[in-house]
Amino acid sequence: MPVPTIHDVAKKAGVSSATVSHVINDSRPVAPQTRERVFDAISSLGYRRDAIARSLRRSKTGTIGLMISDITNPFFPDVVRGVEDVVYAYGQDCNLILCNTEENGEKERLYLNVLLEKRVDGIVMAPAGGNQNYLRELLAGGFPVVFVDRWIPGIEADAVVVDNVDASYQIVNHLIRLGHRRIALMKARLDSSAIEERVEGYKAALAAAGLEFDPAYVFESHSSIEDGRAAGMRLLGSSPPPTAVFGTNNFVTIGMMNALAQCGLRCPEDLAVVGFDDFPWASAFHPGLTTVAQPGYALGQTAANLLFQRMNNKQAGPAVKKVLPTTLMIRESCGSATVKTTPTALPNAGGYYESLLP
Amino acid sequence: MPVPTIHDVAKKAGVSSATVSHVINDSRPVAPQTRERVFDAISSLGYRRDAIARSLRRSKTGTIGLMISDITNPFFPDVVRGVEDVVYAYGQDCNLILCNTEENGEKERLYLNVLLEKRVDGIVMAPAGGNQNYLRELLAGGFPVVFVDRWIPGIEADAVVVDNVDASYQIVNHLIRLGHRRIALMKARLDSSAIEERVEGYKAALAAAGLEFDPAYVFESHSSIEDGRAAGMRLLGSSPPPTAVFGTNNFVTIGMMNALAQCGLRCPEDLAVVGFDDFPWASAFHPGLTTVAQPGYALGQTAANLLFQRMNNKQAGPAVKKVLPTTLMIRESCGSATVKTTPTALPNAGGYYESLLP
DNA sequence: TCGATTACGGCAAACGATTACGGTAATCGT
DNA sequence: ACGATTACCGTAATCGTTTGCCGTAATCGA
Repeated sequence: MPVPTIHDVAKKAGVSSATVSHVINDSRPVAPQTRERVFDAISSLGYRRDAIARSLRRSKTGTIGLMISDITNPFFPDVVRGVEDVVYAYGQDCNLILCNTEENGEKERLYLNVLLEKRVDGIVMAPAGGNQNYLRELLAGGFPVVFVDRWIPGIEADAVVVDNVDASYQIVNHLIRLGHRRIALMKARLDSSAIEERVEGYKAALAAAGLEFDPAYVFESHSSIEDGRAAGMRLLGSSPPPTAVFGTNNFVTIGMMNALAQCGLRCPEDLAVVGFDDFPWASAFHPGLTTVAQPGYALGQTAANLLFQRMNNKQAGPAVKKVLPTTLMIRESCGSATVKTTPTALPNAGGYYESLLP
Repeated sequence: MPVPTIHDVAKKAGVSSATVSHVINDSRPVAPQTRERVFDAISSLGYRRDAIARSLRRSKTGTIGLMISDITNPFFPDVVRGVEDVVYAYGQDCNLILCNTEENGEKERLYLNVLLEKRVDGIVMAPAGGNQNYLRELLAGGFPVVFVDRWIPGIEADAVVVDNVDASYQIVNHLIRLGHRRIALMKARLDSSAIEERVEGYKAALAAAGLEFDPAYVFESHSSIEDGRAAGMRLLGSSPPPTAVFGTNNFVTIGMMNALAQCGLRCPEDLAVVGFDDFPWASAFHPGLTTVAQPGYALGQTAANLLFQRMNNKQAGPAVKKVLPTTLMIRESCGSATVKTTPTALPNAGGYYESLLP
């Protein structure tokens, strides 16, 4: 007998398997001596209950799926951690299956299918773009899903996100108020609602300041450090060169910094840089990168909480969308108002950096 | 009928459930027309096979457990990614359950138990310290486990690691060859084999250079940025202050950098810093941090491959230990030979920085 | 002493797949 | 036209639990 079953335990303890089951999950009163005998049998046999059989019977696995694009993107570890912590707190025998979709719609569909086959109790996901009819019908079936970090425009589902357009507006506006006029954009090529919103915020800030949006100033690249660097090189070679740049993404921002280093240029003296997503290092080096920080951990936490709520109250209420606040981390990477162009009248004047303006 | 079973499909297609099963996993020849009808029934009912029932019957879940200390530690995302990629490549319906043990032996034991209850097919883990009899008997039972990043001295199991003592030796030696004599150590307080080995490498480098190991120069702290910063403050307040410091860990190294920034001191002018673990930012800012880089992705990959090997050839061969190479990333955070103390005769002379020495 | 609770605990039917085993019909060779 | 293959496919056992339904014995109150 390689691995003992509940029946073996029952036989050894001289009771029925039903009783063993009931003492294990104390689902009904059992006489103390009986309990004792069962426990003895369990530990002497080294019995461990089989969660598979258990799940089959109870139709509930105690497993939730987590689909993100890439754990290697420094934005995600925090949200994963947030999710995991509430899952763990929820039940000690509840845990999560991690999937990296790589922004690949096909891979996402595949993984989603596996998760459903494995009968996860719910899913939190950062959806990749593309045509998601399967998602739509999944949701329609009432399966608990909550989106995190992004959402799909046409799909009704709980979502926990960040106000990307406002955040981008704020940070680009910060640049503008420092006097910058030629502000470039490093756009990560992702099929993600988040990126589009950031572009939108960028445009809005420009428009509000009476600046014209110039397509020649958006440098698009794949979402990777290496491609970001290449795009950064293109940016540095353009003329007239921008005086500032907004990276829509960790990867492209880092790539930009690398391009600067490669050209022997300095930040912020030669180019002001701001990025999206904060990270622990940001303040430890020079220049400290000015970024807008997303509450990654809280995003994960909130999403998981929402999911459990959905899973428990089977009520199919309307989708709730939570927007968590971002915070502007002002550091050194855009210096102060040392831009060479003469600033003209500024909208939204007054505030933090007002005193630095000419 | 909320979710259709294989029997519903069978009925609809006018065949037996066995046949349906066989067309799904094509485990035996089925007449083309029959297949056709089965597929039609499947798609018209929206049937999706139940991996739980399947696992129960086949006693194999297609799930592997991954236990690490903290996904938030920038070292781990790469290894997780490495593991996931080979798991995915192995079988498209195979995936992994992620557990953060937080270096907590109790949590580790708990999670391990859940994983075993869930009948994962194997486990790759970065074991926390402490008394692990349960691990010992698990291994004795022949359950496939491979260690990654660390191992437990007394336990016979496959492991994929890095030569921590050599790596530390190299990087401390680098400091020594630049002329540093008062070299401090930031020691992350972790019950991990890795940290102890790094300390060992540090001592070895000192000894090889004829330098005395001074306990007053080891600054211990919890493995967190904040505690690292506090320890860094203590270090900066000591006298005579060290001219260089080796951070055994991402967290404490960053903490150290923060402490420097807080005191308005510069690196490398006021203090040379080297760290363990590389990260994408390291070269993008100033000073570029000199580190020893671990091959995180390869560690994960190799571990997962080893695991699958173990899982397939049920042979219980002797434990294999793989040691992957680290690489010294020399950047700017320890400057060149600008140390104020006069260097004396150096062992291991000759090499990369030889020309920089007086 | 009797009847009604109460407290325990057993039996057996699910759960939804896989698969060993055996049966039937079609095909073939002669 | 008949026996032997061959090609398909169905029956039922099995995996290890959970749980509804009952039965028995003990306890209690009157």
